[in-house]
Amino acid sequence: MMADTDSFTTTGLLRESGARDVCEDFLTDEATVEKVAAAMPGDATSQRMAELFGAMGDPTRLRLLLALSRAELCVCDLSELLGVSVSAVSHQLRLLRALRLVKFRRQGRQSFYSLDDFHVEHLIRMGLDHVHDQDGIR
Amino acid sequence: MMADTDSFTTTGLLRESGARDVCEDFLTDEATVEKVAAAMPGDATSQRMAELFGAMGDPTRLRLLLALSRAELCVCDLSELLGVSVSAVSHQLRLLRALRLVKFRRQGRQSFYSLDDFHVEHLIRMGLDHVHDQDGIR
DNA sequence: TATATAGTTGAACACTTGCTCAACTATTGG
DNA sequence: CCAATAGTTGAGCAAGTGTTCAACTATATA
Repeated sequence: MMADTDSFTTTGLLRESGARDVCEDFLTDEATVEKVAAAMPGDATSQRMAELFGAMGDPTRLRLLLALSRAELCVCDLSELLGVSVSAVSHQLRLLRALRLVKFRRQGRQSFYSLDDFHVEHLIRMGLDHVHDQDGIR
Repeated sequence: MMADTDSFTTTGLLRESGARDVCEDFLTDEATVEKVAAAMPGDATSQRMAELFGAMGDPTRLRLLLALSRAELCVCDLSELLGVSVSAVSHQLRLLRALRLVKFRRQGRQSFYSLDDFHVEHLIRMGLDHVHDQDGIR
């Protein structure tokens, strides 16, 4: 009744010790791959980049940045503008602040936030362009 | 034993029905806020943008894009280059393909992937610039 | 001084996500 | 035709994430 013989005759992934699911050698010409490997940024850099893009990859945070790309605003305004609770806005602004995408100043009991860096504005614009171009094509 | 009186005398968030945690009115001058509201992209657009940035916000996917920004490569090469299983690479490339950040062509039993769009390359470069500038400052 | 306003923060929870594993397709070689 | 190679895909799971809730600080006002 055992499917022993059956499992022998099926697909052949029983050469050594189960599926290995990683390549042991490059397939494309090795010079090219080595060149790419040499040009890859270090782990720290790509990690930081991923954090940057990841921060812009959440709808709430992105909309915060989109709003702040138009004007300096306080937490309460942002909350109402986006229809998100003050607490949620504050949490996300904290994260954006930690990554230095936004800066803030206190005036009385209000906190006014704005974009920290012109790069951020540029990235937002490029994201918009990309999406609009895609829509234009099909 | 009940802390009833105590909860009355603590902070005052019991005006109507518990904490409301959303603003009911704008604080900054309303004209500005209205202008920002009018300039905000629609939900569909910001959703698409968030997907774009989110796709670039994962270290594995970002490194795939970084590699592909240098050369067209097959799945096995990418797997070895990044030290990630073929399966994981394939899953992530599928996602990047769905968002049209990469395209691919089959040649024999290999799938060669490359960046779909020059925008993507530009975004990557800007991310790098942002990170490098930050490092330069402090 | 007491109270309301504006915002921050930690904990908890539901939801998402990236990986692994196993099974599968498709193309090539013996 | 059979087996190996290259890659894809669905299920499942551990880790991560975004929101809510409640408690808190700090500033302004009566």
